[in-house]
This record gives sequence, structure tokens and C-alpha cells, in this order.
Amino acid sequence: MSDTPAARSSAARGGARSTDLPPDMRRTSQRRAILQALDEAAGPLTPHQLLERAAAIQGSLGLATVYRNLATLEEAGEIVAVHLPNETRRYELAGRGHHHHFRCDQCEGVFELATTCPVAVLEGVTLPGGYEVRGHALTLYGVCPRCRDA
Amino acid sequence: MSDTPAARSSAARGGARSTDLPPDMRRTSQRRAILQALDEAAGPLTPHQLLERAAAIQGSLGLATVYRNLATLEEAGEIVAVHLPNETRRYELAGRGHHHHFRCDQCEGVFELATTCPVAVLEGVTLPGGYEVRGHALTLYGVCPRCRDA
DNA sequence: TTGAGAATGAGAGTGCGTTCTCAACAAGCC
DNA sequence: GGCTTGTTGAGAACGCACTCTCATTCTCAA
Repeated sequence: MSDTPAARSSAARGGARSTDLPPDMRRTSQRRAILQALDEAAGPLTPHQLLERAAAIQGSLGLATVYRNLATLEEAGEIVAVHLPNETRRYELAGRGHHHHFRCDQCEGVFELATTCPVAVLEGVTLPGGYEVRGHALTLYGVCPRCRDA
Repeated sequence: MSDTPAARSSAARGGARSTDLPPDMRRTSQRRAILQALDEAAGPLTPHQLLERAAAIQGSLGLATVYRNLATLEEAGEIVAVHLPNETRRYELAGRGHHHHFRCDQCEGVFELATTCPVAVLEGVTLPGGYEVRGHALTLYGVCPRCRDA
């Protein structure tokens, strides 16, 4: 647990990020648990994963609370939604810069990658056919280290 | 209509591809209309788009027929499903080789790209962290030529 | 031409992610 | 401590993509 991407990213930001809430937002235990779960994750989480992990931190909480807080926190710019092909929406903490995700074919987990983006070269380019590129979505698939070693 | 990607791809394959059905599959007018609609499209289509376009070719047909044929044709290897982030499943004719898609932010259309793949370099590579890459999904976003000129 | 059975169409049904409702609770200002 | 009001939890409700049902129609081998 000491060198997971989550542990590293948490350390890089100085730890107790989960208390950084906009001033007009009440600091409830549920909200803090949701942010803590996102902070400790190695990649973006689905609402159901978040429900599970936040419940492990906080006691128990309702699915409606998770959805409500995701909407509120996204609007406040604290978190961002992550869409992967053929997957339900996931969420991760905002402010992590441009990065992509890796999805393990075996455990179906999604992880944040630190690899430099191979698609950046196309940004702003007009492709043959006249398509003006303004953004991209890249997901890598394969086997995560945990599943390979298992 | 004479130089769309669809027209070009159709011409490249010699035209009346839509009659190439597996021998154990009955050649109904609905089935032919579905394949013709896919053949004439500039990119993958959703079941509803397909319903609309096949109906324009054939008269009218039911949504269940579209879904049933998509499943049958996919199983037969005639078509492939295309998953884009935050979009419902789309379908395109099989055998078009490795390519990616461009989604227009304005008209929300999805187009097939002929651009060489910038991610191929990562195929088979093990990334820092131990992630073994075995595949990828890339979608480019921006403005299509039609919307830019409009 | 005919008959078996594959395919169709319309609409009801299903599954799943997400949102709404409303009474009870709790954060935070006075 | 008391009060205001934002927040919560449980479950019903919703929306949408997709599948099933079944009577009818159509394809195609014999």
C-alpha cells in the first residue's frame, strides 16, 4: 500500500486533501468519506465502487448521497467524470493534469497512467478529410501488474 | 455524395457488398437494407440511426428487427460493434482494418478516420508500473469539415 | 408450387444506471 | 443551546437501451 499510484499521488499533494471543500459546502462525514475514497484510489471509481469504499470509511451511506455529492463536487470543480468505452461513468479528483487510463481485461479495474501521451501530436491538427482535432480520449487495455503476478 | 468516405470505401470494395451474406442466412429485404445503410455510412451507426436509414431504403422496419440482425450479423463476423466513450453502441461493416473514429462536437456525428494510428507504438509494451498493453481505444474529438464550412 | 421454418413487426417487458421524494438528521451561525 | 437550512437515507420512480413474445409473413429447398 506504500507505493500504489494512489499513495504516491496522495503524498504528492500533501495528504489530507479531502478537507479542501468549497466554503459554501457543508463538511459532512459522508462527503469527506467520498473524497477520501477518491483520493486513495489508483484510478477513477464508479458510483457503486465509491459507495462501497466510502461506506468502509464512514460507516454506511446511501447511493443517492453518492450521486448527489458526485454532481455537487463535479459542479464545484473538485472532481471530474471519466468516460470509458462501454463502461458506466467513473469519477476521479480534479487537477491531475492530462493523463489516460488503463483497463485490466482480467480484474476489470481502471488505473491512472503516468505515461506521456502519444496522441498529443494530433492536438490542433487538421486531418486529411478536413477533421479539426480539438481533443481525444485514449484508453489502453491489457493486464495490470497485480493480475499478471497472480 | 460522390466523394464521401462511404462512397470511396464502397467503391474500393467493388460496390454491391450488401449481398454478401453467409449462405445459411436468408436474404431478406430488411437485412439487405441494414447492410446497405452500413455500407453507405461515413462511420459507425447507432441502432436508431440504422433504423432510420434502413427504413429509407426498404420502406419500414421494426427496431427489434434491427437489433436482431445486428446481433446475427455480428456473430457471423459481417459487422463489428464500436464503443465510444459516453455513447450508445454503434456498428460498422467488418474487415476495414485497424482505424479510429472522429466525433464532431457540433453535429455529434461519428466518422471513420484513415489517419495512421499514433498509439500503435505502445502495442505489446509494458508501461512503467507494470501495465502490459494489449490493445487500445482512441477517439478524436473536434469539428468535422461539414460543420466547419457551415 | 408448396411447405417448413426462418424472419418480421408491434408492443410489452426487462435491466440498470440514475434521479426524485420526503421525513429525519446534523452542520454551523447567532 | 437554539434555530435555520443544507444534507441524508430508503425506496419508489424514471429513462433508455435492449430483449422477448407471438401471430403473421416471407424465403427458398424440394
